Amino acid sequence: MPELPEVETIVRGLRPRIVGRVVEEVEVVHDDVLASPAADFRACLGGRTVQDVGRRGKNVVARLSGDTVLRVNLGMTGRLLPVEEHAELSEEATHPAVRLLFRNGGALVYDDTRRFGLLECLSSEAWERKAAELGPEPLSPTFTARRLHEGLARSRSPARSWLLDQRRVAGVGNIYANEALHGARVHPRRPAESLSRDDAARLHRALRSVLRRAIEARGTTLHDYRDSEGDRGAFARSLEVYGREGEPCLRCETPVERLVFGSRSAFLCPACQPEAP
DNA sequence: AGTGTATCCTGCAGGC
DNA sequence: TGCCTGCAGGATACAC
Repeated sequence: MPELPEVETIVRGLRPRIVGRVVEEVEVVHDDVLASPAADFRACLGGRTVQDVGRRGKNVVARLSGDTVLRVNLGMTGRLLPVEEHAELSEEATHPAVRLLFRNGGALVYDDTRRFGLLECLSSEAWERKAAELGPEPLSPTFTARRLHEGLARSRSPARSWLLDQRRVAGVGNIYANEALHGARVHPRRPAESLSRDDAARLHRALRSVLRRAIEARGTTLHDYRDSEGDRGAFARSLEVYGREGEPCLRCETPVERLVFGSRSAFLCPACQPEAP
C-alpha cells in the first residue's frame, strides 16, 4: 500500500512528533510483524531516544540513540500513529500490533490490519548494509535518465516488474509504476531492455513528476492509507489509469484496460501505450 | 534470469 | 441475511 509518497508524508508528520522522545516500554500485541523475537525487539529499543525519522524507499527509518535503527515497512495496511496520551489512544488504531510507549506519556502505535508489515530493530551498520541493497531513490539528483536507461538495458523483465523491484529503484509500487508508464506512453509489459533512450527519458520524467505531485497531495488513499495525523491523501482523484478499468483515457478517450501479470493488476491505455514499441 | 504460484492476514464489494 | 469469490498501495520463497 504505502509507496514512496505515502511513506514520505508519514515521515514528515511523524518527525516533529516523536524526535526527542524516549522509548520506555514496548508492547507487542502481534509478534508476527516483528523481524526478531519480541524479547529481542524490546531489548533493542528499550530506553533509547528517537533522534531522527527518515525514509528509504518504502521504509520508515527511525534513528535512535546507541547507533540503533528501527526500520518499519508498512506492507499493505500498516500505519504509524503518534498518540499524545496513553489514555485516549486507539481512536484511530483499529488493529494495533505494537505500541512504543514514551517516557512522560504518549506513544507511537503501529497499527496494521493485515499484518504484512515488518518492524526491525537493528544496528546502524546492519541497516546500512540492507539499505545498500536497495536501488536509488527516484527523486535523488543522482537518479538520472541515463542511469535509468542503463538499468533498464540490463533486464528482460516487463517494464512494470522492473519498476516494482526495490533493488532497481526504491519506493515505487503498483500505483505509481502504472501511472508513470502511462505518463511515458510505455506499455507495462514492454521488456525493460527494449526501451529506447527516449522512452527511458520520458519514463524518468513521468516517474519523478508523479511522485512529486503525489507527495504534494499527501499521497493516494484508496482504502486504508492514512498519514500520521489520520488524514487521507488526495492524489486518488489525479490517477490517470490505476483503478480506472473501462473508463476513458484522459488523453485519448480509449477505455483503460486491466491486465494481470506478476500476480498484480496493470492498468494501461491500449492506444497511448502500444505493446510493440 | 525471468515467471508463475503460493504465502503471510483481514476486510470489503459484488453476485446469487 | 448469509455464503461465496475475487480483490487489495507489499515482500519473499519456491519450483520450473
